[in-house]
Amino acid sequence: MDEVDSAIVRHLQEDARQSNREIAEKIGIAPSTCLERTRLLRQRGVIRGYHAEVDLAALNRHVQALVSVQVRPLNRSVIDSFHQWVRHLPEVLTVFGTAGNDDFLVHVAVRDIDHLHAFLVDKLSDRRDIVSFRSSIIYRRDTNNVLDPL
Amino acid sequence: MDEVDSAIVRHLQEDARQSNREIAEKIGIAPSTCLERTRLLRQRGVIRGYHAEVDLAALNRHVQALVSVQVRPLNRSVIDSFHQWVRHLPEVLTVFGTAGNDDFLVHVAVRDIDHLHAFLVDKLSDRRDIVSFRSSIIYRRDTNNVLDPL
DNA sequence: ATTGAAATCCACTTGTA
DNA sequence: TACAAGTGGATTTCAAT
Repeated sequence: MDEVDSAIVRHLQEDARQSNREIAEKIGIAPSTCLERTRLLRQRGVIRGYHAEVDLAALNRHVQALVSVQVRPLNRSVIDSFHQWVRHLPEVLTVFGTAGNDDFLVHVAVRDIDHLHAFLVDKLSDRRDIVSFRSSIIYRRDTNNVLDPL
Repeated sequence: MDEVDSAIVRHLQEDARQSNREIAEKIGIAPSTCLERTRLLRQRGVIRGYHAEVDLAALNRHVQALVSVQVRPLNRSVIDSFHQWVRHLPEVLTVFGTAGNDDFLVHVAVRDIDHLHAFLVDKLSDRRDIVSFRSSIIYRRDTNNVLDPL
């Protein structure tokens, strides 16, 4: 991870579909060098993938919420099974397994308030290992798509 | 947003760097059609961008936390200024503006526990509009990179 | 709006230092 | 490890439907 690698990573975070030549020119290296570096970054797992960012409203997901969840008993089997279950629900964007008062924080995006309610009472409430949950509507969200090394 | 558009969006969420021909073939349309559809999706804002996903550990960010923040007084000026300030800090991945007990939830990724502490006491504590904050370490995080319309 | 073909551009491989 | 040149393949444009 030298300066060249960092620059490649930065440019690919900004726009993953720009051409290899373009990135090479911006950095000031040969296109073949840039391509090889990029391949290694991908292979080493520094770059985990390339994804289109989609407008949630265009996917009929006008309401977002953060749902904090407590599960019991607190053992690996319960924690892992809840985590795997919740992360594959179609409403779920991100699952955080956390320390502190809550065991999980789940970021969901649904069609409207009614569907949020349905998600909570029909899906979450059905699980016996969930002790309690509390949800907060999200008014606004901003994500830093390009992160530099610290 | 018909079936073809949805398919394009799905494939680009899965791998934003696969070729246009590849996507066209998987869907069963002409490459030129696929290209035009993709351009329109981008132009209409359905697709907001293409970003490389990077391993946080490779960026020297081994510790993640969720920081819930209360600000006062609760007016637009205070809320907006905090939101804009915090979202541009290098440690911050995502800012959620929420309803409920907490006004903001901030997802941060830092080098280690010491840097988390430094972030909290040196940066957050400096702001007069912050009434209180509470942070939870993140043990695990899973993100759904491909979302279907509801 | 979709397509097929032409032209331009790019990725990938090979060879060399 | 980096670069330069060559080839196969992709993107892009455009005329026609």
